[in-house]
Amino acid sequence: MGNITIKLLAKELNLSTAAISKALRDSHDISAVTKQRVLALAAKLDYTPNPYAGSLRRKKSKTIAVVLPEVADSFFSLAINGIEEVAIEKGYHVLIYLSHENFIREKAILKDFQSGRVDGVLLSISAETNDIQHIQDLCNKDVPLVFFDRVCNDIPTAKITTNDYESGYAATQHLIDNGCRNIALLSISNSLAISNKRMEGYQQALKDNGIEYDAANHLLCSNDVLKNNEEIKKILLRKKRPDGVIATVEKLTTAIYLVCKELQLNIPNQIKVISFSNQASANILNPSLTTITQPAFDMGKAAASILFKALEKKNFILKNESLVIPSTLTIRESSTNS
Amino acid sequence: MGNITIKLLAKELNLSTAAISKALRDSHDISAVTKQRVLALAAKLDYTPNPYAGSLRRKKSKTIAVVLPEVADSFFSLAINGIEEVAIEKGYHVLIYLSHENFIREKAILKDFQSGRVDGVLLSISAETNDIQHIQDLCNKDVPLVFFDRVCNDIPTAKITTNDYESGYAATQHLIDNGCRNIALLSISNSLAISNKRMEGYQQALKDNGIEYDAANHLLCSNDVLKNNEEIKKILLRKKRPDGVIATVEKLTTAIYLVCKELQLNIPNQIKVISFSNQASANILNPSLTTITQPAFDMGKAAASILFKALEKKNFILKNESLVIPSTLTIRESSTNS
DNA sequence: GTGAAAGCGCTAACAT
DNA sequence: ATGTTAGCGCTTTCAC
Repeated sequence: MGNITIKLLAKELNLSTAAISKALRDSHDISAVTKQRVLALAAKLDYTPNPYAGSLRRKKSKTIAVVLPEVADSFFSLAINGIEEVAIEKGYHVLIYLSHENFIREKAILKDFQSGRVDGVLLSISAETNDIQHIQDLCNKDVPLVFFDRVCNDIPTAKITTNDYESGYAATQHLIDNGCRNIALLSISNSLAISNKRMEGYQQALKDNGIEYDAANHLLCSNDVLKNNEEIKKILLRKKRPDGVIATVEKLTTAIYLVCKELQLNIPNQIKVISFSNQASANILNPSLTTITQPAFDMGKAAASILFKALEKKNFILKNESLVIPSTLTIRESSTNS
Repeated sequence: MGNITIKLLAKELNLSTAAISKALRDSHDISAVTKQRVLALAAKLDYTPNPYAGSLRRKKSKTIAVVLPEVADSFFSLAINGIEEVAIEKGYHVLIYLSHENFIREKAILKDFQSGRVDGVLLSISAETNDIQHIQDLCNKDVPLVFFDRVCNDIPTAKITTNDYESGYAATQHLIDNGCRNIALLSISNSLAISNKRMEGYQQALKDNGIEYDAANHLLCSNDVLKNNEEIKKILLRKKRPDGVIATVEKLTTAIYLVCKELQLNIPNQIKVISFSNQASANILNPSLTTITQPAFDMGKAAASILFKALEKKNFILKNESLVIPSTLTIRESSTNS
């Protein structure tokens, strides 16, 4: 660790450490001359303040944590970009933690934040998270927390989401408009709010169009790629085979396309597909993929901005408010009649 | 920040802070009974040690930094997963910094690491980085550094790369084997070692097949998507139009596919395409994409492992060694005759 | 305008 | 086996 300290500068210049500290922070009660001398020496010796000494003294770390379920996913990658952009601007550092959709790990991660390691937390909960005690505990320690995307409604704090219900509805309506009557929905959880809302939008659209909801059309996917493929295949081999599929999460797209290829089902003629996805490649898939695109970057940016607003004013309490940034439906070949 | 400290535990149990500290760290010179009492109270009061106090005292932060050019890219996303996996296992924290391919920002980021904020650094340099003084400076402060993917050969430390030369060669040879004689190469830098090596492999393959290298076939792409599209279009509109294209970086794939569509060039009949890419969707593109796939996850994991080896033993010096993990060529429709 | 002193929470010598 | 003491590097009253 760095060896050149404020004490050393002080000795060198025959000043007190207090004077140095103040000069470096451009305090008003240090003369311009002294400031110059200090700054000059600091520059010359390449002085770098020890962040942990400051953190200890001031009780703030200038660091935030971002807890994500995973990162091999365009949505979270893009969100990180948004978050980091704001953090850099504010002079903060970003610790990244991955829960890997694992509740135990998420608990351990949040527990660590009770130590004062970070000034605030951006959280997108894991698919396994039902119990929210660990999040409550964090809030009870007054660590500012902002949810994004995968929020937890029972915790009263700021939440950035996209319009999941409307998106689920729009996706379903779009397929119906294109002739589908038997639409499968692939989701990753039946406890996550995002999953439920998309599901509700789906069900409402069915209802509004006089189509009965069939539970057999709902597939709960796991982290096990092979198993998912099998399950999707099973659904597509049913005698009452779906004529449309909605993937509520990006990574299931590949599975659907591959299973269709294997079963020699033509997209979109025999089955129409729409995915919640941020993949840049949607446009060049075979066939090109109709998507619900979430504003990932903007959601990350918004979440970070709200958190920093809380961090900057003292005694700023995060309200139980919800910012909804809409997703966009981009219609391509996979869902339309050729 | 947390208010329950060792001092408080000490008072509560009529012990010294030293005893508490030792008991918590399971030191040998504390009696089993006392340990129990301490642990019990700590658990009861939900004591969480202040990491910065420890860092200040011990002069180590239990944190590493990962500096990446960007993260909206499958390669770096996957690498983060590999890194994080090892870090968690070792009880370390991971600070993520994005240079956004910007030299100035990279310099500022590395500068901060001279403060003792992190115990070690994993670095993949920006495309703009020519001057390496900032990296030298970091090394001179004895901050352990491991490069991965985008390495800097002039800095004597551990480097994890993939076989870029061979991959460039293999990609080129593959296209030649499939009838191409006029192959364009799209790269992102002419200073990065990865770019140069891929380029050298390309040139050597041409040479070995008696094809003359044409500088007009080499396109240096930028961060500007629109401009790249224009440049690619220009190349594909040349009278001596290429019959093959190698994208040395994932994000250029979309551009190539879209330009070909716009120009009504059939892939692979009129032009063959191969990309360096980790996209899961390569398989379901139209047509499916032949790729050179880099071992992103394993490279991240290997880089982190080597760094932690250095961090764990004291006085362990990172040698100027190179670990090369090979990429794999996956042949699909975009490069083969139908 | 500058300095002395206390202390953030923890650990590590060195007592006892 | 436990306590005392000093100090990591910095900031912040409060004197002068």
